[in-house]
Amino acid sequence: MAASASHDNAPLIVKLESFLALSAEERGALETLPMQVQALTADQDIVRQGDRPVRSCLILSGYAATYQTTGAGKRQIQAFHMPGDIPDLQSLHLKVLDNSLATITPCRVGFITHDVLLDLCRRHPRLNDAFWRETLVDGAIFRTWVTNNGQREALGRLAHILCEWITRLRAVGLADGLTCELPMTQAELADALGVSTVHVNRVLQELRAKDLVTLKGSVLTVLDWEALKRIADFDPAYLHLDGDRAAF
Amino acid sequence: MAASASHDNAPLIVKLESFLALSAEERGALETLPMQVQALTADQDIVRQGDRPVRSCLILSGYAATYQTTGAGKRQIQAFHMPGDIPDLQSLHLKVLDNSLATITPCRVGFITHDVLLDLCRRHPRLNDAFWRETLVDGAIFRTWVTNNGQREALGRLAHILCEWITRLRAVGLADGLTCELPMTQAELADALGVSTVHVNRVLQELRAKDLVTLKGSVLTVLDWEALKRIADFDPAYLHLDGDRAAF
DNA sequence: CGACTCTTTGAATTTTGTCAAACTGAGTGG
DNA sequence: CCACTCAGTTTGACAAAATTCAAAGAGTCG
Repeated sequence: MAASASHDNAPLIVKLESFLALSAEERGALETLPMQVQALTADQDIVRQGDRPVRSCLILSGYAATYQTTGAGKRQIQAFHMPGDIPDLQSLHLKVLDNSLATITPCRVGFITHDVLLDLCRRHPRLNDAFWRETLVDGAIFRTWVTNNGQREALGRLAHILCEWITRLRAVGLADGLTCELPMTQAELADALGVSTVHVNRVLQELRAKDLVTLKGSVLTVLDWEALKRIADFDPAYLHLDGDRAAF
Repeated sequence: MAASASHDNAPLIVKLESFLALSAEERGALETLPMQVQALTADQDIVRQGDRPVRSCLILSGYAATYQTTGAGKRQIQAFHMPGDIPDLQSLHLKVLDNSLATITPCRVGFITHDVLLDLCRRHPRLNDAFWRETLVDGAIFRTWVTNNGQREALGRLAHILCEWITRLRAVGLADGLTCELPMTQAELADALGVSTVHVNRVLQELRAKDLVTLKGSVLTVLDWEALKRIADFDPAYLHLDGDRAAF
């Protein structure tokens, strides 16, 4: 049940090390972080709006999404998550969750109690700052989604989210050149972009017709990165990938 | 030039005390926080996208906005700020700014260097957590804007931002019942909501026609809070106003 | 008063949504 | 191995929401 294998949270350590040289103690503390590992199927809620969780969730493998539901029954996806992410880290200091978190593919996740995290932050101030920083990058991504969904038409909007997705995957070593997994359905992309499913389909075909991307099954390949970036008006600065993995 | 008057950063202390009982030392540290106070005119940039600031900005009086500009020359306002806010607190841990910050009315602001803030966080772990929490609430607001702008039509969208605005003002004691200042122009609201100025005007008139609000000059009065809340589908949970000031 | 910016209005256009149905492809069970 | 199912994708026609453009009022401040 309880586990603390170093290979399990490797994606998190990779992420932290990209902007912070971990000391032996810091690395050791992270590698032996007690967490409860659990295997989840696709389309399963992990935590829900209104919950008061006592632990946060580290994604070890698979993909997930943060979402909110409106009174009218519509769903907005606010973020997509990948291995190494802690999608509900904010619950460490915000008691009541204002959004839900669900898997979009089968996932292995590690639950780490807030007690453990707070203790880790107290003992290792640089890890405190690193976790804080992680939540700040999340905030920067939310901000950019506001801009993306507010100011760009559907075509640029979709292109932007594709640019962001592959860039983030590359940063944790999960993309192969200009090819990566794209686990979300068109309906999920629609709920993230604030457009209808039908319209996502139309603009996706426009991207294909312009020979910018291919998307077969759940495999995305970018055929012309510079052109896609231009249409998306994509500037990766907001992802704050200070390290070597920033460059394309 | 350098100042540290207790009345200056009172709004910040009010905000922190709403969810944290400050000790004498913590309060003292905050009240004597060395900051450089500056008076700014309206529509003036405070910091810009791409900057690498060595200080953050506490709003003492007046109103400001965070924004991003797209390659197509469009502007998305990502947040409105009021006294007590530290709109660029994230620059404490994110080196390069991914957005700009500008006044929308004349403002008095206090600049606090990152050195000073980091030292304060080191000496007072509870203040570290409180500042972290502040940035998490900012993140929750960004998320909710994604939902608001993505899933609601213009009428609900405008209603929602009005509900949020007056609720936040009440929380820092800057609203008088259901009346408050609304310093932004319709063009600024448009850039925040991701709609055209003309359309903001039209839906605003719809809110007036339904006798939900009045807006004369820059004074907003909510005539029917429950009805406005319903149209906005507004649930203030995401503002995380744990204290007494949460209730309407 | 005059020079602003900000708000308001109307008409034509564009983008996007809705609805309904057909198609595709990956399992599943007979 | 072949229907069958089911989720996901694609298509077309029509409707609704919002944009654009252009111009006219209203307020505010020197």
